[in-house]
Amino acid sequence: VSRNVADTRRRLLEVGQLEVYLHGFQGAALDRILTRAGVTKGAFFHHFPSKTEFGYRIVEEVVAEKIAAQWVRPLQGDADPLETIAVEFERGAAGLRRRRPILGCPLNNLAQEMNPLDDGFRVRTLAVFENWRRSYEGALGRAQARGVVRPGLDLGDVAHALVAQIEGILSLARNSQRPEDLTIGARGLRRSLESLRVD
Amino acid sequence: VSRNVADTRRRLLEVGQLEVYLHGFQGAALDRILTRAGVTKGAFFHHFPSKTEFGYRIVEEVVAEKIAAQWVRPLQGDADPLETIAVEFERGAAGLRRRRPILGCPLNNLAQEMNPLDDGFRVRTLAVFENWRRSYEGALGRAQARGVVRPGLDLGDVAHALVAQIEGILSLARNSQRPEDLTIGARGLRRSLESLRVD
Amino acid sequence: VSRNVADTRRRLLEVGQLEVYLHGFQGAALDRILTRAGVTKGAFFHHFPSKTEFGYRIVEEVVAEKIAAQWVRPLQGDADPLETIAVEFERGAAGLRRRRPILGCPLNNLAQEMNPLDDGFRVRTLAVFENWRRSYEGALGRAQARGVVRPGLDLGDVAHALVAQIEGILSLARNSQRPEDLTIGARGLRRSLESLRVD
Amino acid sequence: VSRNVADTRRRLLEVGQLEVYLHGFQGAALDRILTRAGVTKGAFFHHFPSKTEFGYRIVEEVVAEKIAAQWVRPLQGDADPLETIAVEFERGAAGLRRRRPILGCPLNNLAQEMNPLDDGFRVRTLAVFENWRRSYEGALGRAQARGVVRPGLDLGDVAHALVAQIEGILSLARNSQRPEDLTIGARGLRRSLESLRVD
DNA sequence: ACTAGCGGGACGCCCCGTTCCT
DNA sequence: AGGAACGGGGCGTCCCGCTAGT
Repeated sequence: VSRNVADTRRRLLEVGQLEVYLHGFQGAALDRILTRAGVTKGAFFHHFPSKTEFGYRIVEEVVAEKIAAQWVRPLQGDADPLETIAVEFERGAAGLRRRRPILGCPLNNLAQEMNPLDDGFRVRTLAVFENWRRSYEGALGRAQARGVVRPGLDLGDVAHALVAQIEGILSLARNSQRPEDLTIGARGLRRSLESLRVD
Repeated sequence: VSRNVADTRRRLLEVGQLEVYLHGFQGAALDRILTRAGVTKGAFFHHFPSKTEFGYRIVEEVVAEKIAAQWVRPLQGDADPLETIAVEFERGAAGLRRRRPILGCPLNNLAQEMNPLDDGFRVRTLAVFENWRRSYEGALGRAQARGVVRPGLDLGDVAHALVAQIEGILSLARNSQRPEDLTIGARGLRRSLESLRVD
Repeated sequence: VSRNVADTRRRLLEVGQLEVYLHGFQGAALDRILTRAGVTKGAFFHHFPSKTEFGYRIVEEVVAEKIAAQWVRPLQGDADPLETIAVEFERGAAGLRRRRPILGCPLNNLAQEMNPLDDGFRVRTLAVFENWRRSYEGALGRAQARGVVRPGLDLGDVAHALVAQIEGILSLARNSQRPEDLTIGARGLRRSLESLRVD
Repeated sequence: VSRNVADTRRRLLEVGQLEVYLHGFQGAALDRILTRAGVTKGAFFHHFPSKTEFGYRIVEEVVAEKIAAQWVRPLQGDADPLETIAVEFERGAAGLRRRRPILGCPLNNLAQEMNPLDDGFRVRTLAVFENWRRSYEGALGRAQARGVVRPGLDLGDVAHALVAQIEGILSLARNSQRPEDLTIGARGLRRSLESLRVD
């Protein structure tokens, strides 16, 4: 048994995120997490004071990173954001299709379940969503300045709509468990993105 | 307290739907439902063989009806569907804004939670979603024939995208608990709808 | 398995009182009580909402009755209370001696442990103590009127002192686990009682 | 924070005694003791092999000293023991009244809880009680020799009765949490003491 | 035929005293 | 001496049968 501190903590967070992704936060059983992570209850409660705080750390340290890696960092350069967003969606969709069941967006799933019940989750997931939305707004603004995106758009609204559309598509795919709904959704997202481009 | 059999069953379903809407299916406690409905456990299990089957009946008899009332039936006439959808969304958003917390779409919430875990929920919620999507597809087709909607669109894709956008907007509002996100989303939905109209 | 309601409840209370008598309230394990009573957790929590409320019912329904049977009811007639108290103490001491460990007074044990921590226990045990003390005060008053007990005594103080002495003796015997301390204590109690008698 | 080894040990014992006084031995949490003492778990188990042995040391090194200071040493001179005991009781009662909740006698509390369960506590607390009782017996004997205390008394019985009365009064006060019960008890104790004096 | 509610038992999270590696 | 890891047990909750009675 490893006694490496950071390892145990990290393993718990990653196994926990997967459990929550699969069963929801309330449905996630600590016992299952512990078995899967090969960690005992004592170790868990040494690192985290409660299941709820553990959930907060999952948002802050695991889910936030996943969102940043998929939706924020690819837009940091000056590549065409409209194309980048579409490509990243398709890359993500390909990942989702690869395993059953289709699980959708870990951030949205968790937020849907817990935000109306618990403010701690609400403020943490909201920070991640805002980071995402602002990164879209910023990238679209820079592209607008370069003459790629049409002028005269409220980019805050546009960024919100894109995030909404992406989350909506992933929701419907999770609901239907049909891979083709990801493909249909990708086409719809591209249409929305292209409608923003200067002709 | 009514002794009418159908009444008891109906009351259970409606109280149950509200409980599930508030706490999720796994988080919904039978005891709370029974207390609120003024029904005993014996009566419950006389009407429904298990909590899971009870959940199925909630989808089939309560949630399906709510979706039909809000999104399907308003499109059955020959009014402009683009306007009708926008108006119905705004009417629904006004209802959501009225109470805290903002709870979003009962169908999507339940499907998000249960569909990856249980096929019984998946097939039932999927039928409701398909009914919704097909009603959009049909109404848009009729409007296209009347020259209201642009030709050359894949209406199946468009209907899917509209449902996705609506569910995405409601998700984000549930997540953020900010009423203004409903307003922002309504503007975004109108923009999407108007982009379908012949110029 | 019996499904007699009153039986199950009564058995739980009696087994629970014994457990608390042996291990204290905090040290009493519900699982041990359940095993010994042959009752499952579901049944327990059907009858009592929590361990704490269960403890309250033990005080009200079991301990109060034991105190009344030993210290209150024997004084209800017009026999000489000084002799009656001494005799009842000796009868009780004989019972305590019969089993190891020597456990002392169930009321005092529980009150000692819980009263500073929980007002619910405090008010309930206090009511039992007050009933006891007042019954002594009343019986001594009637005996005073008959010329058995010396005049000029504050009978409230005297009753308090007798209860204190009894509880003190039982405490010391529980502490030492020496049966002879009950005998020594009985002699001391008789001396105190006789000092109240008219010469 | 002192790095002195004896200091750490002493601080643990004193904080531990207070914790046990407040919550009982079984209810005393090591984590709370450690936090309050500013000591780590490693250090604790370096000084004491287990919680139980720690409890034994609390009895031997802290509680025994408190009892000696209040009840034994004041009687070592040749002052009137009847008066001295009454005065010391009143001094102690004044201390108890000062803080809420009223906590009673640390020795008796601990003995009540643990003696029937664990012989290690029994023998150690019993030694303290015996020391107390013998000091009363000795002081009363010397006072008897000086003609202050009535002849013809079994001083072993009397000493036992006095300790019992004191512990009984403190028990009742802890149970009721009423400061006036200390005052009533003090009057009762004085009456018992004066009944021992030569007229 | 239907209601009433007791009883069953598995599992949930959390906390505890203790061990052992550093 | 420091602190991560250990694992068993605590109470409470849950969904669900099943017996009795109306």
